[in-house]
Amino acid sequence: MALSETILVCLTERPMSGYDLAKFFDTSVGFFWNASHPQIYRELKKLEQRGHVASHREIQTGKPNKIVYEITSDGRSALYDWSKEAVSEPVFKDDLLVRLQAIEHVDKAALRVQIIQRLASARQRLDQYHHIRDRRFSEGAVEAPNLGKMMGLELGIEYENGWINWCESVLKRIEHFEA
Amino acid sequence: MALSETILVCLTERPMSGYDLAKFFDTSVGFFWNASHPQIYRELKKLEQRGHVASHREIQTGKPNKIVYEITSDGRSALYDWSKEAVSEPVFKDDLLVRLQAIEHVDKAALRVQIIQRLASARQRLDQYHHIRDRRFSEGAVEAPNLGKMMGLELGIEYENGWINWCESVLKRIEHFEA
DNA sequence: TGCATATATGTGTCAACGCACATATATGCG
DNA sequence: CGCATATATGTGCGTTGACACATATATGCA
Repeated sequence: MALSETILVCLTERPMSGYDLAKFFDTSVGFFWNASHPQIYRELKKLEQRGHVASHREIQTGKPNKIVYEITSDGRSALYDWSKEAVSEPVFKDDLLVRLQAIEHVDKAALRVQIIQRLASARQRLDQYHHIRDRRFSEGAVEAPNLGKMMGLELGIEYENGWINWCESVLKRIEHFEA
Repeated sequence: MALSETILVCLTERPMSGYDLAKFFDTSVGFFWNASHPQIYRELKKLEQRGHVASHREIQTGKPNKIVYEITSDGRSALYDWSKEAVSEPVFKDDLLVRLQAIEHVDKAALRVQIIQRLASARQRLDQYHHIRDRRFSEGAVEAPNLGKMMGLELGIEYENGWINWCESVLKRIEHFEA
C-alpha cells in the first residue's frame, strides 16, 4: 500500500499536520494518490507506531492547536527500501467511460452534460497546474530535488490537455446522432 | 459503485460467463474499470438476486461447463437510470509518480528501471489497442452503437501515447544527473 | 502415472476506502 | 446571542477490493 509512502514523501518536503496533509492531497499529490482525511489521520497513527514519523503538539493562537508530524531517519530508510520494490499497476477507474462504452443504453442528454462537466473540471485543474508551474518552476534551471516534482506536474498538464481535447472531439461527434 | 454497472455494460454486448467477463476485464474494459475474478463472481450473484441478470448452465464438451449470464430488461432499465446519476470523480493512483515526487529520497537506478518497464507496458498496450481498432473500427463509417466504444479506445490510445512520450522525456532528463 | 496448463467457479480473510457523524477552537457577521 | 465558516482531529461502520487458497474438468506431454 502506497498511502503510507505517499505521506512519507509529503513529509520529506516539510513537517505537516494531518490537516495540512489532507489539503496537500487535495491540491498537489492528489493527482497521483488521493485519500480522505480519516484515512490520513489513521495512517499517521500507524506510521508513528512503526517509528517512521514523529509528532509534536504545536500551540497556535487564533486557531486550534495542531499535531505536526515529521519523517524520522527510520522513515527515510523505509521509503528508500520501498522505492526499490516493484511498482504496482496504476489504478484508473472512470464511470464516465463506462457510460460511453454503452452509449446506446444510456441517457444521451445526461451523458452530454456529464462530458461538459468533465471538460470544465479538466480545464480547471489544468489552470491550477499552470499556476503551480509558474510559481514553483518558473526560473530556467530547475534544481535536482524539484526535477521529479516538475516532471510529475508536466505529466499532469499533458493528462488534462488530453482530456480537454478528447472531450471536445467527443462533444462534436455526439451532436450529430443525438435524438 | 460502478462494478455492477460495468458488468451490465459488458453483458449488453453479449451474454458471458464469469470467466469470460474476467478475461474481458483484462483485455477490454479494464482500461477504465478493473476487477479480479472473485469480485466479478460475487457481483454476478448480487446482480442475479436483484434480477438485473439471468443465468443458465451451458454444457460444454472438452471444457468444464459454464454459467452464462445475460442482462434482463430490469437490468437494462437499472443501467439507464444509473447513467443519469452524477459521475463520480475518476480514480487514478500510481506509485511510480509517488517515487518520482521524492526523487532525491529514492533509489535512482531502480527508478530508471521502473520507468523503462512502464514505457514497455505502455507500448504493449498501445499495440493491443491499435489491433483492436484495426479489427473492430477499420471501415470508414462506424455505426452508432460502436461510436462510444471507438471514442473510448481513442482515449486509451492517446493516453498510452502520452505515457510513452513522457517516459522517454523523463529518461533523457534523469540520465544527466544520475550518480 | 505425474505434471503443467487452460478452463471454470468459487470461499475466506484482511486491508483499503468512503461516508456520515462527533467534537473542539476561533473568527466574523447580523 | 446564534449561525456560518475555517481550522483541527478524530470514531464508527459498512463497502470495496485484493490475495491466497480450494476445487473440478479436460488436454497434452513426458
